[in-house]
Amino acid sequence: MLDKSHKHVTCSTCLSRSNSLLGGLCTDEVSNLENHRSCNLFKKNQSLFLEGSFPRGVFCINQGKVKVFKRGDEGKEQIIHIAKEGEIVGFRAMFSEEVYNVAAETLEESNICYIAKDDFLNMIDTNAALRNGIMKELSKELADRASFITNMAQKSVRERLAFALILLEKIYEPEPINLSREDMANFVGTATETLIRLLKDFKEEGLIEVHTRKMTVTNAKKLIDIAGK
Amino acid sequence: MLDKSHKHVTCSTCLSRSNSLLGGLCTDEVSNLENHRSCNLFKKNQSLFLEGSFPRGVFCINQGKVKVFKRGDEGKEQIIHIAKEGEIVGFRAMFSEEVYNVAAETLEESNICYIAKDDFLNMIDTNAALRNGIMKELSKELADRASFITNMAQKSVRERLAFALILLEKIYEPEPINLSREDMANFVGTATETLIRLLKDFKEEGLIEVHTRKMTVTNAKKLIDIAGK
DNA sequence: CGAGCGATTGAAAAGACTCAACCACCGTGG
DNA sequence: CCACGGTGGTTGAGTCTTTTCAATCGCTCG
Repeated sequence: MLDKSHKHVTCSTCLSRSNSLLGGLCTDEVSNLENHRSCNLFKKNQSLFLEGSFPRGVFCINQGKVKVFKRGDEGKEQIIHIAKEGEIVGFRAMFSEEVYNVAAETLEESNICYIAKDDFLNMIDTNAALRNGIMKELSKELADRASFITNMAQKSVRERLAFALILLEKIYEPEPINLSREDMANFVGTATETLIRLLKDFKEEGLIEVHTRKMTVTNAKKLIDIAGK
Repeated sequence: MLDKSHKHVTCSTCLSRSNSLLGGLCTDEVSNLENHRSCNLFKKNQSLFLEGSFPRGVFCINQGKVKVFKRGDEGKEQIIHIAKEGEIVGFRAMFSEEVYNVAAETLEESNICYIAKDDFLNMIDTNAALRNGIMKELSKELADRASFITNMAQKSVRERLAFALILLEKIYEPEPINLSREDMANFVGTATETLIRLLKDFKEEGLIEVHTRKMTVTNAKKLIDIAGK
């Protein structure tokens, strides 16, 4: 599944980079990036950073999936975002001069590059296009989160699950969705038991196909319908 | 309550500006701003912009309160943020090159200045400090919203209301909180009736004092305790 | 003075959560 | 090779929170 040549990944040929925010760099910038990033293979469930810790750099996902989450009072995780290859994780805290207010952890074995804070900020200072890309990205996430909040406040768990499955489908495609029940519940914002019961319903209604951890959407149209606007 | 001299507000003497993101401008920049902004008195419940409309500029609140909200499927509002004097509203959509995904409306009579998109973007391009301030602000809001989502997913309505009252207290201080029951319910993310019942509880527990629309927190410590982390 | 809106209350229903038990699978160590 | 232990998944039952619906109240505005 994972390209074992991860140690030889170079920024210049990295497809994840070219599809990402860093896609618009010029040759010089790429070689500079190349010299300043380190690349590592992360095992499943390995932490990238913890809530409350001090940010030292950003993470570029070359291959794999990362959950970004926050813990509530009782320690229960709320997954805010699931990042996939091409995404950069942890750059928000870079600007806020504060500690991370969320944590990030791999959901599967992942190949992830690391760029130190100063190098990243330098790149942004000297590259207006990149900067604009970042601002655009921040704004988009802000918009996403406004929708997330509204969904959480107003939709039923059934609706939210339908919505989540559509999102997850896009994140995992062309692979099947592959998340523990608990993670999925923490993404939807419900109890694991409730999630399991609803998955069963959806399965019986022919909307999804489930093979233990792995599931695929078989009737996206209907799911979108259930999810609502 | 509202300074009727609003027509004579100038950026150079605007206290709301000096405490805001635009506080660090130099004299030239301020006079430039002065020439490019227009200042208007908004009545209560007047719209600044609608969800789905195209952003043409940003709004600086000189005096007053503005709710930023999104409508769910059934048209019910979810209030995402309540902005007060000194805050700039609507700048996120400026970078995303998309339509507004939220709407904004005054909660009371307000004095609000308007800066056209191009002027605002120019200022940002030529002023690194302002730019950094904006990025910092975007990041902070992103952090806030992660917490908001988590609260919404994991806290009971009672806990969320306690939390909201603490926030509102800070926003309205030194005035009493002044919101319709419906707006408050839409901020907390609950039904109006539920909100009313819980307010009654809090009142009976001696945590707040209520005079129809206006209410004050009398035991913040206990409320914070109820709200949880 | 009447219309109408916001606030309030009560009662019933629904949605979701908790708790407890049970199952299924998998890797480990004897 | 098989028993064991552990983790993650599943199910059922009961409870509680929250919503919904309907009705009432109180006040303000024309």
